[in-house]
Amino acid sequence: MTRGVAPGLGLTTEEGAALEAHLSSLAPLSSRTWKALLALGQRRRLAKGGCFTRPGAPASHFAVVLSGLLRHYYVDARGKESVKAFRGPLDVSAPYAELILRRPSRTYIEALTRTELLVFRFDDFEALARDSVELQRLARRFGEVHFVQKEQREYEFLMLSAEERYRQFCARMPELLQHIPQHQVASYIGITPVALSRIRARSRRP
Amino acid sequence: MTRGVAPGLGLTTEEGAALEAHLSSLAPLSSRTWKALLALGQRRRLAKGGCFTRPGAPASHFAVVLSGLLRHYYVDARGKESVKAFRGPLDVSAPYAELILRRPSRTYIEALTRTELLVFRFDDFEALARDSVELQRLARRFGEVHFVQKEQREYEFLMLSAEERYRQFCARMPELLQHIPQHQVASYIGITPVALSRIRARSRRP
DNA sequence: CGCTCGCGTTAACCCGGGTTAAGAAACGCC
DNA sequence: GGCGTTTCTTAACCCGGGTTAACGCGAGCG
Repeated sequence: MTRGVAPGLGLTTEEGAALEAHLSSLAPLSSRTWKALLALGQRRRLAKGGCFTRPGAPASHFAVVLSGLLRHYYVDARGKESVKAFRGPLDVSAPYAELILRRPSRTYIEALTRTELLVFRFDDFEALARDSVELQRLARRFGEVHFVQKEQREYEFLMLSAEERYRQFCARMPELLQHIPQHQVASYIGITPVALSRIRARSRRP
Repeated sequence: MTRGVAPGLGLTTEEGAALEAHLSSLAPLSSRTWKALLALGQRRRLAKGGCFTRPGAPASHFAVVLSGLLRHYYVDARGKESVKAFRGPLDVSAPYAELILRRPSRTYIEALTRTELLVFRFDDFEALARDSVELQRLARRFGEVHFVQKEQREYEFLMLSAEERYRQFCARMPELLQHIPQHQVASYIGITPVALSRIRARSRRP
């Protein structure tokens, strides 16, 4: 593989091109800005089960997933996990709310499989973006897209039954079903693994 | 009352100053940008029960609440209402997700009391903001703040019981309790009025 | 090979909340 | 002031989902 985009990073041309295309779909970047941005990133590998972020740690970085799969989740006082999100290739992964609020993370971000990340210090991004319309627009777009996702989730919790939420999940993220243990899907839609198993049994053969 | 800020709008100096202070807390604006922005707004009065937005209508405007109280809600096929948000003075109210996606609104925004708004055409804002770092930063900040609110709500649905959500609501928005009928609070926290009444009875006298 | 461990399923029991309905209190509206 | 409407409460009944526990299965590993 050639390494033409950003030699220092070891990003392949394919990776770089896909990433640029994906980010450009949010907001276009001049090639100058794009290069400056990319220069801020650092490649990092996460073993299965490894954590990008854990509660208590200061929220200071965000990352683009190059390959692999991450899950974002909370853990309550009794140890119950609640899955907030999954992130795959080209998705941005971060303790986003905590970065915005400049508070310590309260979420785990954990690799479900071996995962490769392109990691950025948030403050580096902020410094680069300070007077850049392009990057402010990108950051704006990014916030908006994530807002829309959370509002969709709010809609589902307010308006749909657990069974309907499960159907939506299957329809919306069919690829994930292959790679994610079922009890984490249950947690994502806000029910227990037992309840999800019943829902599936019900819809398999009545 | 004096009308020194934006004579054409009929905004009082107090209103203008409070609004500017509030928006500046999100992101600072030069007084030039601030004036240009304000000039885009139109005052509008909503009678109790009047709607700023309803499902099916194109999402084209957002508004700042000058006085009064709004509620945002969905209605499903069987007529069940689900309250998404409340908005009071200085809050921005809009079918935000639909503006972002440029889709027709799917939410009602309705006045709970007589309400005064400062209404903006979204496209006017976009045109003004296109090359303005200040306004892109403001819009970014706005998106981020709303994302954080929705994620907090996701946290509450995933991690808290209905009773805990109710306590949080009371703690977080005590002023609203005076002005909002209880069944709308119930809807906001995702339960029925009957269930909320039981929760209150339980905590009143065990 | 046999072990353990994580995962999914099933069953039994319980409880929170949904549903329906009826009645009481508060609030406009004329 | 009278009257309908909206709001809140309470009760009875039902059901979805939580909890606990037992079992089977496949994967990983010593």
